[in-house]
Amino acid sequence: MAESEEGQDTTRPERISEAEHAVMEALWEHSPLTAADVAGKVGGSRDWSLATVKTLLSRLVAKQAVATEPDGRRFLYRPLLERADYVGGESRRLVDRLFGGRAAPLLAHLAEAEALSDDDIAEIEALLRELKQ
Amino acid sequence: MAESEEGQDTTRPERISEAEHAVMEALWEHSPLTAADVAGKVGGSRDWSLATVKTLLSRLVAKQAVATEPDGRRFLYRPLLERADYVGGESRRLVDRLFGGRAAPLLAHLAEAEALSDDDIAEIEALLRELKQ
DNA sequence: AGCTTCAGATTACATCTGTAGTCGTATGCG
DNA sequence: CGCATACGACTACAGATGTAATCTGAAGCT
Repeated sequence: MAESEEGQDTTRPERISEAEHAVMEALWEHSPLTAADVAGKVGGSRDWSLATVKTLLSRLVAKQAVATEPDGRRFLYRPLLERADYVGGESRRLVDRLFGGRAAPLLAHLAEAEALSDDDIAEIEALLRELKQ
Repeated sequence: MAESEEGQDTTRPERISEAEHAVMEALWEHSPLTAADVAGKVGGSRDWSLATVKTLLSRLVAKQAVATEPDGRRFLYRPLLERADYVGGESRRLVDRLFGGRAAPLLAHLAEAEALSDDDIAEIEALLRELKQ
């Protein structure tokens, strides 16, 4: 399944669905975890059966977003994809798709929608100060 | 198809897929348009057949994101969903899902990924100044 | 009046996603 | 040693999505 010739794996990271992302969050928070552990962690927000969580884990392994290591009769799962990379990718996609790649309009939108608290604003100011050095 | 009793339509706006969004962009840029017009406008970036565009338009009509008005033997399509609403919704979803609803971390991420140009930064500063009044 | 043509409506179909259930088997308990 | 279990693997299946092709009927051209 190599795409053309020898050389390192060029396979672009496959997209992770929303349900899969919830599983990733559990693993990012703490890893490695067993399937049952993951089910326990996401069980609160999502009402998934253990089977569902297992399916999602398998798909994530297939997508090479998660690695397994055997632990006796079962697997321990740990993220391969880093949260920062995922978050960065998703953010970029959105900004590209909706704001022509510019971050300012995004911020403007959030501001207009009153999605910015005073704390947010202060934080952003601090960030900008840092950026300007 | 009213969901329970009388009263205004409570139907939550159905989600618009990425392909459908491309069609919406064409209509937001200029409307009303015929299906052929839309195909012409998106034809550049996406390599879609006219049939595909028509399918997407139908789905958007079904989702009540687009309205039709007859124009002789054909339809003119115009957006019902406003771009600002769509963009706001998508942005909010992302911020909620990935940043706990806080905008500052999103900005931080974009900054870290060097997704902020100097212009962006200047613009954001201006925005913040405005917000603080 | 008939034929061509263009439009929307309907149908198609492979993938991806959400959400599980079932199978086969290694294992630990008694 | 045999049986109940707990796992991962495989199978299932409906709805969404991407991407079209075909059907049907109205309109216009000759």
